Amino acid sequence: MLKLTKKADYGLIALKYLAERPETPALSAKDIADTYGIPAQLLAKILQQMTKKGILRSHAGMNGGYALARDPRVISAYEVILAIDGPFFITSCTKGARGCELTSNCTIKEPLARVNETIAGVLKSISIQDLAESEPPPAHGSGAAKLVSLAV
Amino acid sequence: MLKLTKKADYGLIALKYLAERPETPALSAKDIADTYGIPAQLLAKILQQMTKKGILRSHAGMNGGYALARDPRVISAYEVILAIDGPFFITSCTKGARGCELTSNCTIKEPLARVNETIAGVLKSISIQDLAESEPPPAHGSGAAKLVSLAV
DNA sequence: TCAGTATAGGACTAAATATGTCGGAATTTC
DNA sequence: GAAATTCCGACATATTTAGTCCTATACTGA
Ligand code: SF4
Ligand code: SF4
Repeated sequence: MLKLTKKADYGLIALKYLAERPETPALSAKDIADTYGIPAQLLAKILQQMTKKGILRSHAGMNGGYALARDPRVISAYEVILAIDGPFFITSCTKGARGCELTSNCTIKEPLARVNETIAGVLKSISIQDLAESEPPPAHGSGAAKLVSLAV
Repeated sequence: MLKLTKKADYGLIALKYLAERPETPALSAKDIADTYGIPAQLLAKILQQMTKKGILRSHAGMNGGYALARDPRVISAYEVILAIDGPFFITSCTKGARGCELTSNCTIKEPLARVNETIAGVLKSISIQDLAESEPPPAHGSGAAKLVSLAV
C-alpha cells in the first residue's frame, strides 16, 4: 500500500547515476544494471519507457546507451514515476476505466483527491538533481527546504 | 503503485460515517457495509483491526457495533492506514525483514526516506474530522490550508 | 435460559498486480 | 559482417490484495 514499485525505484537509481556523470556521452542499460545488481533486461525496459517519454535519449550500437535528455534539475520524480508506472492516483476510483464501484456514492473521494494532489505536488517538487545532490547525508536540514501547501 | 488499499479506503469511509453520526451509540459492521455496498465480512475485519489499535470501541450483542473511541479531530488518516495496512513505507527496503537486496549500495534510499516522511506528515495532518467536514465541495481553498515542510 | 444479534479471528481461495525472463528484430559502430 | 546495443511483445513467476468461509465468543432481551 502506498508503495513505490521497484521499477520506479530502479528508474530513479538509474537517473541519479546518469545525473552524477554528466560528462559520459552514454551508458548502457547493462552497465547500470551491473553496477547495482538490477536485472538487466528489466532495467532496459524501464529506460526504454523513459526514453519514450522524453526523459532520456538513447543510442543503439556499440558505445551506445542512454543519457539524460534534459537538465536533471528539470526532471521531477513525479515525471519519472508517471513514465514508468502510468498515471498517479492513490485511490482506485480515479483510475480511468475499471475503478471502484463505490465511485457514485463514495463520500471520501473528493478529500482523497486533494490528498492525491498534495502528494503529487511533493513528488513534483523533487528533481533528479535533488537526489544526486543529497549524497552526503545532511547533518540536519541542509537540503533546500520546500513548502507544500495542503488544502483539505 | 503508491495506491491506497481498498481496505484502508473502506476504513476511512466507515470512520467518516461514524464521525458524522456522533449521537448514535453504535453502528454494526453490516449497517455500514450495506450503506455503501462494501463486503460486510471484509469491513468487519477492518473495523476489528481498528478496534485493536484503539481507534474504535466495539460492543457485541444486539444493538451493538462500533463507535469512535476518540474525537474525530485527533484521529489521523495516517493512523488509520497504519492500523489497517501496517507500517507505512513507500520503499521496499525499510520494510523490516525481506526488503530489497540493493539496500546496502542503494544511493536513493536516504532521499526517499525523507520523501516518505513528508508524505507521512501529510497523512498525519489530515483528521477524520477533516474528511467529514469536506462534505460540500469547497469553492476554492475553503478548507484549512496546511503547510508541510519538505527537506530534500 | 435461550434465541438472536453481533464481534473476534483463523484459514482459505481467487483475483490482481508486480517482477522478472525469453526470443527475436532493428540500429549503429568498428 | 560481427559485435554491441536499443527496442518490443509475449510469457512465466512471485507477491500482494481482496474477498469468503467457518467457528467461537460475547452480549441483549424476552
Ligand atoms: S470511490 Fe471512494 S472507495 Fe472507491 S476508490 Fe474512490 S475513494 Fe476509494
Ligand atoms: S534499497 Fe534502494 S532500491 Fe531497494 S527499496 Fe530501498 S530505495 Fe528502493
